Order: sequence, then C-alpha cells, then structure tokens
Amino acid sequence: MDAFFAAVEQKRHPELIGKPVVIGGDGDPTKRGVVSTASYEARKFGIHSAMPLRTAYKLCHDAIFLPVDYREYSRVSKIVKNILKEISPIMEDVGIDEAFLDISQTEKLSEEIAKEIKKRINDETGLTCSIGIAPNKLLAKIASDMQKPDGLTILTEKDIVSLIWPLDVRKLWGVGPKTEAYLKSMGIETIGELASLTIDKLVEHFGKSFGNYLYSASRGIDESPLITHWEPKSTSRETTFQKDTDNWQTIAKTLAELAKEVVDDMRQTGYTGKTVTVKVKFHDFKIVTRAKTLDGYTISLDEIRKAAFECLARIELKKKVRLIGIRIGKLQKTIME
DNA sequence: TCTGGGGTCCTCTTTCTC
DNA sequence: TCTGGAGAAAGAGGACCC
Repeated sequence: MDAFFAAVEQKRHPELIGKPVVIGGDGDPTKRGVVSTASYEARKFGIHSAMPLRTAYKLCHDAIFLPVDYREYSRVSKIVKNILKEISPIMEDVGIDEAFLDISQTEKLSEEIAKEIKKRINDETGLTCSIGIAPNKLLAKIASDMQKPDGLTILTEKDIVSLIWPLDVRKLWGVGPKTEAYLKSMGIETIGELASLTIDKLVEHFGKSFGNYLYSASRGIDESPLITHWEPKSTSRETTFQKDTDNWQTIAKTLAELAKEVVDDMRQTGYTGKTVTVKVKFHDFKIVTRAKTLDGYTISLDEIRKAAFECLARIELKKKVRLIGIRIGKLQKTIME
C-alpha cells in the first residue's frame, strides 16, 4: 500500500489531502518517537520513515502530526487482504500493508489480475497500491518498489541484468545499513557488482548462510515458498522513557506494567510461554538483555513478573536508562475448545 | 542533540546432558 | 570414578524487516 498510514488518515480526514502528513508516536513532534509513515507531500521536505519526530518537525513546521492508530489501519488492512485472498488463496502476509500473492494457478493474465486488484482496492478503500509481478518473491518485492505510488511493474528473468543489476545493493531484501556500508567498503555499490563476487568470497565475508543468500539474490534467484500460515514465536512490550532515568522505582514500576500488558496479550491470543527476557537500552543506546527459561509453559502474571525481576536484578544499572522491555519466548498455543 | 515498537533469524558462547 | 566429547538447549548480541 502506498504511504499506507498517511493515506488512511487522508481518506477519513479529506481536509488533509494534498498536505504534508506525518504519522508517528503519539502525534506530538516535541516528544520522543519516530516517523512511521510520511505522506508524499511530507516526503518532499525530506521526511521519511524511522526519522525522529523532532527532526521531521524541524524539516517542516507546517506538517500535520498524527498518532499511530493501529486499530483503524488494521481494519483497512483486513479489507485489502480479503480482496487478495479472493483473487488467490495462496497469500503471504508481510506486515500490515504488504503481501505476496501466488497467482501461478490463476487462469487470467498476470497484468489483468494486477489491474483488477488495484481497482477493487481503490473501490473498497479509496487507496492506491503498488504491485510487482515476477517469477519469485525477491524480484516481485523489488518490482513493487520500482514505480511508486500507484505502480505496476512486471519483471522476468530477462530483466535481471538490465534492470536489477544497476540498482544499489541496498535495494536487495536483507541488505540493511550495516551490510551496505560493509559492501561499499569493499567497493561494491550495485547488485551487479555484488553478483561479480565468487561464492567463496561472499561466504568468507558474510558467513555460510548469508553469503549463499547474497550469491543467489544478486542473480535474482529465490526459491522460497509463500508462508500462508504462521505461528508467533515470541511476544513483547517495550517502552522508551520520555527522559532517560536512573530511578529504580520508575524502571521497576514500568517493567511490572509491561509484564501485565504482555500477559493480557497472551491471554487474549491464547498462548503460554517459557522464556522471559528483559531488555534495557541505556542512554548511550547500548542494549543489554537477560533471559530466564522457566521449568514449564506459563501464563501466570506472578511467575512471569518474578522471572522478569530476576533478570532485571542481573543487569547493572549504572547508566541512565532510556528503554525497558519484556519479551516472552517459546510460545505454545493453548488448547481451547 | 537526535535516534519507536513489534517481530524474526543468525551467530557465537556457555551450560547441560548423555 | 575420572575424563572427554558430542550435541542440544539456553543465553547474549546484532542485523534486518515493516
């Protein structure tokens, strides 16, 4: 979906259409938080996802800042996903505003299917999306990004050399800021240059798993299937303090609250868990985690809170704390009738 | 001075168990 | 009983994705 959160807000508040809209945090650009989505008008000012709200505000004082309203975006997301599933039941969810659809078993021409999807999404939600059609997920994802917004891009294996190889390595799924910087230090800027490296060299620099992945991905090769069913492996809650703190009471109280929230969450979704992890981010952004695995699966708030405090006690709180979080791992679905 | 929250997966090291 | 090793599980950290 194109600038999804911002587009949903512009749809339900038409007076925002054509204006720079920034969605993030609790909608207050003087507080801590980052941009989740910026409307295309806001992007003209250099505002983009993951940017601190305060920075976004400096770039554009006139932008309209709104809090993230997940309930509403989920509601619209469901409408979109239902349309996709009607077109083809083989759908992989990729977060709230993206999905892969396997249309290889569908009779119609792929381009016709894409146009139908666009029309139905626009009819039922008033929103636009960008679609990529390709022989695999890796290429379809790149294709969907090539003509935004409201784009439709079709790629075949024949296009890899001419259209994929000139692209910056950062366009490859799995290549983030660290890998990009590392590759650039090796003199590798484009996907084509990445494809010129031998598999031995890649494995030497990036390890067996990621090295092999980069070798295939740079050639447009991806055999990964669509994941149509998914079970969560962990669930968590974390919060950043408005001001870094060294007050143990504040930290402990917040951790207890987060534990309650995460347990409520598990009760609602019907999961028990076995491993409790506490995470602390200090003022200097150093992150420390401590974990404790329990004897059995639990959903008891008492047990989870107790384990969390044992973990917290193992963390040296000498520096000011920026964030505290709790995660419950090794989830197991509770049998319910 | 600024840098969210909710996830997954990978790697390396330590600890446990046989 | 001591020692060593293999393999699994746990723990910690880090990169990446939306």
